[in-house]
Amino acid sequence: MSKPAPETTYHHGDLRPSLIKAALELIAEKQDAKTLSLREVARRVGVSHAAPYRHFADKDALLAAVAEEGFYILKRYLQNSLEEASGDVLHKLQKGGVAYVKFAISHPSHYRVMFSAFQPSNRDYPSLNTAAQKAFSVLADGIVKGQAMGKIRAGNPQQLSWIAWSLVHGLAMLLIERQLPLTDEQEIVALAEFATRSLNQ
Amino acid sequence: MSKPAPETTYHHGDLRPSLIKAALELIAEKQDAKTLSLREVARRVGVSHAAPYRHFADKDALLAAVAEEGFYILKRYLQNSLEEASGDVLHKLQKGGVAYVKFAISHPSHYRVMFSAFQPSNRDYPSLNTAAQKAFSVLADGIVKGQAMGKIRAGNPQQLSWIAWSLVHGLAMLLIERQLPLTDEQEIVALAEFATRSLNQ
DNA sequence: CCGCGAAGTTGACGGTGTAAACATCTGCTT
DNA sequence: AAGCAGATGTTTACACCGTCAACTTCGCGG
Repeated sequence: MSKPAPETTYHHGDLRPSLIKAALELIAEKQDAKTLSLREVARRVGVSHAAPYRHFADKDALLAAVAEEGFYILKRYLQNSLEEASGDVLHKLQKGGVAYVKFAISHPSHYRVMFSAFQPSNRDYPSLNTAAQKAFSVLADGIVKGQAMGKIRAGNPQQLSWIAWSLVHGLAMLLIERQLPLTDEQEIVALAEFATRSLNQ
Repeated sequence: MSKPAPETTYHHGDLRPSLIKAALELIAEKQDAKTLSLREVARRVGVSHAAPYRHFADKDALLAAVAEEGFYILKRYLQNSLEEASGDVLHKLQKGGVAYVKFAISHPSHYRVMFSAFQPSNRDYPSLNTAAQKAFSVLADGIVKGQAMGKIRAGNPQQLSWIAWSLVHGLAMLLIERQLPLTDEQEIVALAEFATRSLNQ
C-alpha cells in the first residue's frame, strides 16, 4: 500500500525485496527450486532480465538472500512455538522440534533452498550464515536452559544441540524428499513427537 | 582392461555405464553437482553431445542412475561395517551409524545427488527407489534383530528405524553443507558416535 | 549377403547466466 | 535553480545448455 502502483516508471524503486519475494513465490509454485531462472524472476517483477544484477552479484546471491529470509521466518516460527507451548522446558523443546518439522514440510522448496544455498567456502554470504546460526540458537539456547534446570542430562551442550538439530533436520529432509511413505499431517506430527522423545534426556 | 582401447570407433559399445562413471567423476571433481552438464559428461567419454539420449531419457534420468549406483555402494558399505564390527547387535548398529556418516562425508557430492534425485512423483525411477529402500533396510533389519534379542527397546520398529535414519542423515547433511563447524575427521567420528549413543535404547 | 534396427553424429532451436554499453532518473552541490 | 554524478534499468550480445529431428554407421539375424 505504500506504493500507489506507479503505472510505468523507468526505475522500479523497490527492486531488491521484490525480487526476493517473486523468487519465493515461484519456488513455492513449482516444487522445484533448481528450475528457477533469474530471467523468470525478472519477468514476474516486470523488469528486464539484467536488472537483478544491480542488486545481486549472480543467481546464487539471490538464492542466498531467499535462504536468509527463510531463516528469519524459521527463527520467529520457533520462538513463537516455544512461547506458546505450555509446561516445563523439556515439553517446550519437544514442541519446538515438532514445529521445526512442520515448518519444513509446509515450505518444502523454500526449506530446500535454505540448506542448499551454502557454498563450498562458507565465508560467502556471511549474513546468511549468521541468520542460520541465529535460528539454530533458538533451539540450542533451550537446551542450555533445560540443562540448567536439570531437565536435560548434562554434557557438552553444543554436541547435544547439534544432534537434536540433526534429528529434526534429517526427519524434515527425508519427509520432503518423500523417502518416508508418510503424507498425512497427523502421522507426520506423531512421528516428529516420537523423534523428539527419543533422545536421551 | 576388458576393453583394449579401440582407438576410434563409431560405436562406443559400453556407453551407458561409461556415462554414469564419467558423471560420477565430474561430480566428485567439482564440489557441485548442479553445475554438471550432460554435454560435459559426453565430452569426457569422447562422444557427441546427443549420444546420451540413446541411453537416458534426459539429464535427470542420468542423475537418477548415478544416485542409484550410490545406494548400491552405500548398502555394501553398511553391510561390511556391520559384519566387521565386534560385540553385540547394539554395538554393531552404532558402528553402522558411524559408517553411514563417514560414507556421506567422504562422498559429499554423490551423497547430495542421491538425496536430491527424487522427483515430485516418486513413481519415476522405481529402481532408484528400491535401491534406496534396500540400503535403508540394512539399518532397519539390524534394529529388528536388536529388538528380538532384547537389546533395543520394544516399539514400532519402523518408526524406530526411521528416526535412526533421520539422525544419521541429518548429521551427514549438516556436515556436508558445512552447517556444523567441524572438519577434523576424528571430531566428526566422535560426534557421530555420540549421536548413535543418544537414542533411547 | 543384405537389410534392419540399435547406437552415434550433426545441426538446429529456444532458453539461460552473465557481461558491456547505453539510457534514465534522483539527489547533492554550487 | 542547474546540472552533474552515481545509482538503477535496458538493450544487445555471447557462450553454453538441454533437447529434438534428420542423418549416418555398424553389427547381427534371416
